Amino acid sequence: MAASIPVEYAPVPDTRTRILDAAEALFAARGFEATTMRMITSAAQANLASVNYHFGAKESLIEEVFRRRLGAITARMLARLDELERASDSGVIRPSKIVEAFFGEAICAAADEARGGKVFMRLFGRTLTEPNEFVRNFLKREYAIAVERYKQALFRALPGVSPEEIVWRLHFMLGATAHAIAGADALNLLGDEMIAAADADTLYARLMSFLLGGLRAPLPLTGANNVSSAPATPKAASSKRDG
Amino acid sequence: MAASIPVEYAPVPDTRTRILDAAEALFAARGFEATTMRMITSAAQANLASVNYHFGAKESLIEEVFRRRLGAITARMLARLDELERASDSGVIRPSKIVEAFFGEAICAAADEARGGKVFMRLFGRTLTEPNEFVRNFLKREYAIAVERYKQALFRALPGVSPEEIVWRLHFMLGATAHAIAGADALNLLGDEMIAAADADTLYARLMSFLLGGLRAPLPLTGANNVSSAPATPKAASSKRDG
DNA sequence: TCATCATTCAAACAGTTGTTTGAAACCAAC
DNA sequence: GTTGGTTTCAAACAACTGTTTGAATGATGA
Repeated sequence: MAASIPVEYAPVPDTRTRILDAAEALFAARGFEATTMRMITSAAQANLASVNYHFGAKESLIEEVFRRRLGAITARMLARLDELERASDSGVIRPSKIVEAFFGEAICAAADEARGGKVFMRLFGRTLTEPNEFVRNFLKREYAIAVERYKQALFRALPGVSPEEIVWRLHFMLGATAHAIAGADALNLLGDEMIAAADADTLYARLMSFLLGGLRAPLPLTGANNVSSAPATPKAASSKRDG
Repeated sequence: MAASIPVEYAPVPDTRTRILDAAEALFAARGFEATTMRMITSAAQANLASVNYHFGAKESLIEEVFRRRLGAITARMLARLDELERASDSGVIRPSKIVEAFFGEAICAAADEARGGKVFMRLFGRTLTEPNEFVRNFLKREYAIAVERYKQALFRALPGVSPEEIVWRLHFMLGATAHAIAGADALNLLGDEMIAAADADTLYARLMSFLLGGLRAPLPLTGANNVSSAPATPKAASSKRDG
């Protein structure tokens, strides 16, 4: 009678995928060193040896966990930058647009729950301060092209600001973003539950506002202050403004 | 003939101190899990069993590494806030002063090389995203009083801004600061050597400028944007400004 | 049906982990 | 010198680490 009814169901992923999913979640929750092979295979309902069979070694598994997601993210980052450059006649883009594209894409990825976004982004944000040299080098290598292009775009967008200054601000923005993404439910040093319950939309709006405010802040007078004694307020200097 | 000549020399610290110093440096460089007892005792030129003799267990050693520095730092943070509150008649302090006191004190501590500042602060900055639950809880407990007082001061200083909004901005500022302190020579995702060679003075000036810019940024219109599609620029709203 | 391939599995591997032990060494006070 | 308490030391502990092995199982195509 009843032919096969097309019901929406979630087929069990193959072992390789189950291992990647489990590893991703555990790495995000407990870090690389603290996550053992046995935790991973147990969570993935796979045999202990299957990790080494499918990935070779733990380090290769870590690489693959990142590679699976990062490729698409950097690709979209670069695509958005391409689009911005196409849309401008002079090749110069408004700084705010650049920042929105770069960091906004990270938030977008974090919001994309369907692709395991939240879990991965927590992992990613945390990994930015990861001590493990192997992980650091891998991340840097994987991200280098996108970062360099956005950096150069910002240099062109802010001709009046020194590259050194711009890199510093990028550094600060990266820190704020990583912390915002990673720390949503991790360490909440501020002890507030408000932070925990945050959807991607409001996080995006708040973070962008903060980042652009920081980017547009008056340039500091470097070298004139003395940190060790009473710190002086950085005097306002001229700064480029963008729409 | 020659009586004992009073020469400036560095006496070898006792085993307990040597262990704490070595552990601090190793934790900062490699993380808690990746640092073994044997690494610590080897660097401290002490016997393996001496860690357990002096501290009991590894977790207790971690606690003591933090306790040794954090007490003085939070004390100075609270003292500066006291001073600010005494100096104001109304009890309301300028937001910039609050931010300068809170985050500036962290930079000051980082600059205080004599007390092992740089090493500890790198450790501290990294620990803000530390997965280890034990470490997280300990840090939160140790820092709770200072954080709460500064938070309340900011609430009073910005009566026009919702507490939720302020906590978010604090969150972002904390991320930027932690990354700036910890990441000076750690992961340099931006691939720039400029970042590495930074003295505390210029770091302070640049960070403060950025943080205050972010704090003063126009409030975002939350809930109106749609992250998933093309993200919209947060529209400017009114915001309190401080001198 | 058979051979071929990829995958799974229980068991073991050598090495490392944090911790404990009990004797030795040290050091002051008597 | 002897005592008593603190600190150091080499050695061992059980538990756990990532990885390997070789046989069993599964699926695929001829």
